[in-house]
Amino acid sequence: MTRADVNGVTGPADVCSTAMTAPETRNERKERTRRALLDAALRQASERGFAGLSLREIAKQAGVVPTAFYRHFESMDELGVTLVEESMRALRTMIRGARNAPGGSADLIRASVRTLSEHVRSHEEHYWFLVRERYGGTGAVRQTIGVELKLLTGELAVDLARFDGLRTWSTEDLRMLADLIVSAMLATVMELLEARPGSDAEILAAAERKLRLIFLGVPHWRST
Amino acid sequence: MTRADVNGVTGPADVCSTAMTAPETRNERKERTRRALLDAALRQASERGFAGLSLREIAKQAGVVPTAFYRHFESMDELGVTLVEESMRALRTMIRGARNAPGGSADLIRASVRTLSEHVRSHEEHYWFLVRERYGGTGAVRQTIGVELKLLTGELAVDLARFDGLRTWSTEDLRMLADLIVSAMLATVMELLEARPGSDAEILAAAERKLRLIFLGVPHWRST
DNA sequence: ATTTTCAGTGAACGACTGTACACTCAATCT
DNA sequence: AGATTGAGTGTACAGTCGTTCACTGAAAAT
Repeated sequence: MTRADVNGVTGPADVCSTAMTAPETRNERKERTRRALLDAALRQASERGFAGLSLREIAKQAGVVPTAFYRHFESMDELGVTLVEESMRALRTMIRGARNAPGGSADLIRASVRTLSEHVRSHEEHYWFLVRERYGGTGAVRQTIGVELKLLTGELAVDLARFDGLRTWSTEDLRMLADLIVSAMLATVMELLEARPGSDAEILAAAERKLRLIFLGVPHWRST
Repeated sequence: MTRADVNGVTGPADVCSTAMTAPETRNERKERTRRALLDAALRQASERGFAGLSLREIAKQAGVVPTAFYRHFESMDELGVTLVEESMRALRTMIRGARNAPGGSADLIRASVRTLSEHVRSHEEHYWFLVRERYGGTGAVRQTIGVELKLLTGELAVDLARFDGLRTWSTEDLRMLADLIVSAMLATVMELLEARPGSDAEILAAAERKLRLIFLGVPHWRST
């Protein structure tokens, strides 16, 4: 067995196991293996944390011998960087989606929370990875995520400044508000990840109410 | 060298290094070594996470040979359980302190935030451990902390029910409010841990303002 | 048709892990 | 004074880990 069943990633995911194995070009095969390695790594990192990654297990799960790993990544660290970038891109995509979606502020809170939950559900491993490494990680990975999160919080603060009751707020207060919202939503993400998917509705309802409560206070804030 | 300089835990922490090494009873020595092992483990876990603990490094840092570890703990898992219990006890102590401290609600928010920061600063390693394992941990440790945190949130909800504007709130809404407060304070703890100690004042000021904003919304909440 | 390229292979390395066992020797008990 | 206990020691084992190296063989380039 040198070609068949490779990159099957534990399961019957591969089509055409005996018949013609698809006329793949060499680059296509390489890219496919690279993705298999990344997928395996992301799954493992979302379960046991980045520090608990094992090159050998990643390779095994990708259907490849350990040393083949180095044909795609110079070292484990490079894999880590790629993983962080990929997960952050997913997160940014979601934020952008929530920002541009509704237009009318009729029920912006409900729409945003819904966007959040849908994105978390369709990228669970990415979010597990981000949350895990944000708090549990070591050194560079944690800091990178922290910086990026601060950046996103800053963008949120700018967005908030365009709302009716917030136009007169100082940037410092806007930042505080954005911080509060982000930490509440981060806790919501954690709840979603830990809950069995059935109880999404309650979690989202609670998240909505938290945001509503926060914005109830806004008109009565005496800016410093 | 069989006795001198043991349990010094890297540093000039030991008194009487050459002269009479204190008339310690056997149980006292045992307890001292046990503590040295726990301290070393906590420090390492707060830096590299519980999963990154190394029995050999713990023993080395405690000034003891690796196998001596088993005179104090049956396995690494037992050490982990002890660490969780100890850290949770520290956390509960703080919560209780913040609850009983002020009496007059003159500036309860400021007092509570101050209590929080002081306790975090004097138990940094415990808090690092808790935050790390809450999010980054695996299996039993993470779940234990999660359950305990939910319990503390529930207690906070009960406490909140006794305040003026909150007496008519449903338990569900109180729970939501407590959740929001806890997640905001958890984010504050994280900020404190990551910041260099000089910038505590700003972090605490921001934390205060977040709580004030939340409570500004309370009078206008229409309970569901 | 021949040469070149290179993803994937398999053995081997040195360093690390948790744990088991037989040992020493001073504090404690009888 | 003598026997017992038990914290701490040193060696050893089987298992991980990331990484290196020379290799094979089919696809791509000539």
